[in-house]
Amino acid sequence: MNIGEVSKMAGLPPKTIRYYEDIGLITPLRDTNGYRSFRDSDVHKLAFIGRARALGFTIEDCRNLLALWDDQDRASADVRAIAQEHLSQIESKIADLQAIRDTLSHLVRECAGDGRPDCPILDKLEKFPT
Amino acid sequence: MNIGEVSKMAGLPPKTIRYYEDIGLITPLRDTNGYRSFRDSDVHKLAFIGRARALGFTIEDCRNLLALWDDQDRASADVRAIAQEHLSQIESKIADLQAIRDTLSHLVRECAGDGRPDCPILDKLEKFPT
DNA sequence: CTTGACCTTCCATCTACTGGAAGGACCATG
DNA sequence: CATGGTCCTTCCAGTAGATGGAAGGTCAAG
Repeated sequence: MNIGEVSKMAGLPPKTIRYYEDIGLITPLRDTNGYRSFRDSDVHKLAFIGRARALGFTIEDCRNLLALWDDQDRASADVRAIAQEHLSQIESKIADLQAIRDTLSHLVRECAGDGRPDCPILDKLEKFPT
Repeated sequence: MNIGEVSKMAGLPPKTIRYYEDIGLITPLRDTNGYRSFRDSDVHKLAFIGRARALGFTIEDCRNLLALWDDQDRASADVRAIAQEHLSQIESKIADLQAIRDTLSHLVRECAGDGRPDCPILDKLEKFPT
């Protein structure tokens, strides 16, 4: 299978697939003409990576998850640890963003948003102790 | 004022301050020995940038906000537009992360997390239609 | 006079791609 | 057989926002 077809099947741009090969996530075969020749297992892996990335796992997470995926004897605890750690990070990021949103939406509500120069948003950025 | 002192006052690493000069956010003076010589207004700006960055504004946002900050005749609507746009982005990011968190926490709850190889997390990554 | 803390510049690295140029390969049509 | 269009290849550069480190100049204290 050539990269274009794989791209459609896995839902990833060709550039991204080549990049994943560069960093060693997949190792497709090569045809005599130099074209990459993807096996079903490559496509399967790429789809796996795509889903993991969509859930916000880093590339390194993906590498580890793929290794565990390949390992029939893996302990589910190992996978869970990665997912749990990632989940914690997401939760803390959500909390951070919520705090930011609260501050910002407060400021936006306070700002007249008209032609006058008075602006509580700039005031806050100027004076608020970090 | 030298960069070290400014660093402490503005709460930004020296590297970051030099970077902000590189990209033209600030333009400190220079002493005869080549050291950067920061005015109060530079420190003030840096603190402003630090706060805006902490609220997740991009560098380009910061550039625009600084320009508006310097402009005594600005309309508060201009500032509000930037903040409002940023707020929308944050809200959409929060929504994305919450969806991811829900999926992930569901998976983590389902996973036994013991020594057995069965793992619903990998199953999902393998089979779930993106 | 030396030590150590500062300061300088420059170059490389990080994440996860993405864009584009230059050129080879393949297939259908005239 | 030439031509055009679409695919494929590699390589280089750039994105955001810093950060790390090397090599070297400066300054103040003891």
